[in-house]
Amino acid sequence: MSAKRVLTDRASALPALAEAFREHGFEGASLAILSKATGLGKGSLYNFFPGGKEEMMAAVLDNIDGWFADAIFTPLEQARDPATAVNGMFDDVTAYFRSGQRVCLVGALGLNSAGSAFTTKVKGYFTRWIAALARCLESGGVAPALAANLAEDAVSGIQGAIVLARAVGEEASFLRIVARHRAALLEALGHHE
Amino acid sequence: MSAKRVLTDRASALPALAEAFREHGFEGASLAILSKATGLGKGSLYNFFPGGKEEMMAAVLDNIDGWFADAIFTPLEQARDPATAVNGMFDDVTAYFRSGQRVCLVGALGLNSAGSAFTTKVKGYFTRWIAALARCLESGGVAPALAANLAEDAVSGIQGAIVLARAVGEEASFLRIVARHRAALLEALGHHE
DNA sequence: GCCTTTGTGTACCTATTGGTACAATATTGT
DNA sequence: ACAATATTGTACCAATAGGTACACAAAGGC
Repeated sequence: MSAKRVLTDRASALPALAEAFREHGFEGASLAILSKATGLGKGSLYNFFPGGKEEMMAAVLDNIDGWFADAIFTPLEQARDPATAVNGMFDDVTAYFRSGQRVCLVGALGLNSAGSAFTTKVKGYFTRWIAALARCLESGGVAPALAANLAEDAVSGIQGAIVLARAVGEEASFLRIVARHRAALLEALGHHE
Repeated sequence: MSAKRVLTDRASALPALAEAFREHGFEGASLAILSKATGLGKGSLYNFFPGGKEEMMAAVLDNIDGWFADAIFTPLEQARDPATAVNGMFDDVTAYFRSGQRVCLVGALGLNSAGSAFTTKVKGYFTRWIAALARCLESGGVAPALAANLAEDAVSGIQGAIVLARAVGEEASFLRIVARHRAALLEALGHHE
């Protein structure tokens, strides 16, 4: 049962690691911070993640990607009712990003050179999100070209809303911006159902 | 003439400092990096910026804010022709952010806790940008509430476009997203001229 | 030409960085 | 119970972090 145990503890450390990376960035999250955040000593940390910080971040990214795949991407891709799926996406995303107060780790990684080791994962996350949303819109009768534009606008718009909401320090701006994106997608779906 | 000399050299170091901070973030930009980027030794750096990295970043932010005030905010606020001013803003912003490949230092600062010392400047930058754009739209006949929404969408949308364009590594997505924001603003102006 | 101010390189400081080694301690299957 | 394995804390390491001190070099003004 040892292998399972390792996986379990490693997995249970991921949320704390993710929050620490979100808060301080990849470079700013020192081992001392990560140790305090997880409650694990350096020995345990390097036992679970022999590759050090880089492996920790990689595991965190995989974890995030898995969550989004289950909660966001797959529901969009297999939506029976596109409007309901779009509404669900916005609800989940708003909760996940804590109304814009919580940084999107994947997006933030792309901004500085510290995240250059993870470009493939970062790129995949965004392309899959946009593709899933576009497919959902298409399945609701939206023309492919328009669907691609709307999906790109929505996903990048959510990222921008996070940046702005954190910059001005108010959730309200995130909620306003995201609500307008939601309305735009629903309106596009409404015209073709 | 010494005072002028100091100011001159200090100012001439700001672009290189800004690029280094953009590239590596505040924490990631070590003094060694900053020294190499500016061509100045540690002695000179601390002569010009006795407050260390924090003062360097503060000076860089003031410099950026000054540039935006001159090139973006003021033209928007005093626009004689709103549509021309909006077009000018998008042209200048696209050039400044290098079609989304160049990070917005102000936006990035708001994302991690390292930038918490600069929250006032970060917040001021965004609120002034949005207010200037909204005023420009209003002066073109757009209703105040709509103008505020459109301005918020455009500014946050530009930030999101930078995040996405860097994440997927292609300028094209930045250009597409920004073009749609430009069109939305021009259309709103067009309906009221 | 001198004297003060401004600029610069180098040496140095302590604290912390990411990472390793390893002994001690659970925990495990058998 | 016992041997193997997994986990953990501690000590340690070289490298680098940001920052200071200071001797020295330009460059002024007069």
